[in-house]
Amino acid sequence: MTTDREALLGSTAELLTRRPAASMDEIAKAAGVSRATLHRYYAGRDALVRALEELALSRLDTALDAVRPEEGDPQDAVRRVIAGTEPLAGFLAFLITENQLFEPGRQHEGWRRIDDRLCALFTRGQESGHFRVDLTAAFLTEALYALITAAAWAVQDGKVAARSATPMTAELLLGGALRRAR
Amino acid sequence: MTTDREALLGSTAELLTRRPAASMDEIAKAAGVSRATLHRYYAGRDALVRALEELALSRLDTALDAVRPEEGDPQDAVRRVIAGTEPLAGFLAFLITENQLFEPGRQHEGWRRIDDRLCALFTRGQESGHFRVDLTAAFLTEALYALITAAAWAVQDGKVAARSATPMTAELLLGGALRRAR
Amino acid sequence: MTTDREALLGSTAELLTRRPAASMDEIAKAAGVSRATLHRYYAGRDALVRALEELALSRLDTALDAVRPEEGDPQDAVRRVIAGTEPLAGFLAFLITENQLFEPGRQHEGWRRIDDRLCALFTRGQESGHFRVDLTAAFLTEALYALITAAAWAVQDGKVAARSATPMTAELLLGGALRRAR
Amino acid sequence: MTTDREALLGSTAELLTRRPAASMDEIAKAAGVSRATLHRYYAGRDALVRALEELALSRLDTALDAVRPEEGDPQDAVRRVIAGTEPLAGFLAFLITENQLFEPGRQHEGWRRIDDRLCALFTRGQESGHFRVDLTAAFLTEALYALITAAAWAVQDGKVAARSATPMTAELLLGGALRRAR
DNA sequence: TATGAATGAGTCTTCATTCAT
DNA sequence: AATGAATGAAGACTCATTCAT
Repeated sequence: MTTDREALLGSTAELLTRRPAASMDEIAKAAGVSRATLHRYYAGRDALVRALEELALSRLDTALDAVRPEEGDPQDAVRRVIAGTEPLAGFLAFLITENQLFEPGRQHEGWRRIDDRLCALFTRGQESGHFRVDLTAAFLTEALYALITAAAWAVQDGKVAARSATPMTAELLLGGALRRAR
Repeated sequence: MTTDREALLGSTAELLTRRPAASMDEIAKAAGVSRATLHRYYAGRDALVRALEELALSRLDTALDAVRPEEGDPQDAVRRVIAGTEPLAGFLAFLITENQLFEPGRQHEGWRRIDDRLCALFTRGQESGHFRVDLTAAFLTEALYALITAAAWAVQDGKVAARSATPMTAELLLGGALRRAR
Repeated sequence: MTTDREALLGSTAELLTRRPAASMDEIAKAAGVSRATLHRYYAGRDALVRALEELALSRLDTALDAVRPEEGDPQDAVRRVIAGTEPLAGFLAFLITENQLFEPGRQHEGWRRIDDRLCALFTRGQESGHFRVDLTAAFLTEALYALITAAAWAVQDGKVAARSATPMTAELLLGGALRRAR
Repeated sequence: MTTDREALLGSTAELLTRRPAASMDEIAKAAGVSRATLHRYYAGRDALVRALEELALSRLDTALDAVRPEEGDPQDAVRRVIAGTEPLAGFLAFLITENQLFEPGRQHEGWRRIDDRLCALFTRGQESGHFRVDLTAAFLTEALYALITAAAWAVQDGKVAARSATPMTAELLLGGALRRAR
């Protein structure tokens, strides 16, 4: 069944996010199977990482589908995106780390799709006059990734309360740190 | 002289920032020496990484000293900090990755010092009424790290113009993405 | 089963006795396994040598148990000890070499136990009036080790007939080289 | 001058006797020179060991010349040999260890000369009726080496008083451990 | 001549992967 | 299908040796 494989990917994602250099042995132990079995499920480390990427990207895609960034007020859409992807921060961190750790040239196609959807959201906000235009949409997209990931890490390190992570991320991204002039 | 060691650390930092999983062989080649010589300078990979941490932290410290975050208008101070640490984004990325890699308990003391200085800056801004208080200083500190690093990566990937990285980072952190209501 | 590990230790003992400086590669080849497998059984060279020490000491202990040096006429007891430990001369040589190699402080406890039993035998012989008292028991113990080892080496080098090694060792230790005055 | 080289060989002999696997670095440090200088004196480790062998053998030769094993009562001759070679026990141990440690086939010619002189002494003693004939001369020679070396080690380990080493060695070799029947 | 620095060669150890059960 | 055992390949580390000063 696919369930076993998904569970395995899940524990692997959690582990690799914390320890990007984890060995197959550690991955297998975290999944509760033997190394040989791990190799039966996924032929080699690369295949496993590739599959994990697929899973993470598809989860992100699904999450985006659910919050419909293409619709409604851009500001609200950004909030929905942050709230919707926040549970996937682990996967996101994994994707970023993995992409950063190894040759930066190799960009997974699925990643570009997500990139595009978010970038489009920010562009839409700029065109509708809601968002500043001196911050490029591409930059805002990268910032979104970075802030979601950083928030998740901060929560994990006990530096930020779990409940505040999402709202603070949204507030910072949208409104910045400065107190609004009334 | 100490110059040799510093040059070695420099090239290593550059390499490890791009390829955190680089082998000793790659590090040695990047430094233009043999593996054996590399081992002469730093006994083992751990010692090398440790030394690199020291260097990165000391550079950050020096950079902070230069921009004096403790003085003047908090908003300007944040801009100075971003401008001052932006050239060290590579080191910062290295430190973050490295800190993420190891168990969260093992936190280098020097890191905490930098953390504290930045956190104090945001706290000062909040107390002076310049910064919002619904975003905790700790969160803003983490966000600062994340944005500087993300901006540097985005520049490296060609997604953001090198010249815009610093101002956009500062603008986002301070003012957010929303267009100011006049 | 434990048999595999014992067989491995056996071949290792034989090799290390002949070539104390043998590399892990040679040890693995002598055991008929790959280096990696050797490392699976014993983590590192130290662990292997340590285990070999254990084995050698336990074999010696067993051999001593079998010949009961504490019982009967001391002279006969010495003969039994020599006859009983002669097949373990290789192990004995290994132990001596190994003990000589390391700093004298680090003395394995098991070794002291064997030392004590033999020393006690000589002391008993002196107290019963059978052995000379101008040769200390400690010296006789060391001499026993040295002679057994030397005899084994001499046999290996073809200088002494295998059958004569044990009796000659016993005769020399007990009676010396001088012809008895009648 | 030759003095420097001899002093170097002396400290090397002492070290190698205790630590047959000592590195060139240790040897150099023990001699108080740099590794490079050590290499200037002796081209390579082999050359050094070879030279050490030469020195040890020549010292042994000289010592034997001085005590004239070919002359006088064989029993007295053996005592003189033991007394005369006892200061060279370190060298002797080095020679034995070295010969044992590496391929046993390669027997230095000078060693055979010494072997022959000692073997001849025991043979002479047997022919003159002083020594037992059931202990072969070759065996007695090996036993002599072993006992001298063991005695030196025992002294070094504090198990035997330095003053007793020589007489006990001689007594055991000649008279054995048994109390003489009157 | 003496030495700090550099290195090629070799050993130890680990890892991802395969095999036999 | 699952796994303990085995291993080839690769990385880390050390050592004897050479080089430049």
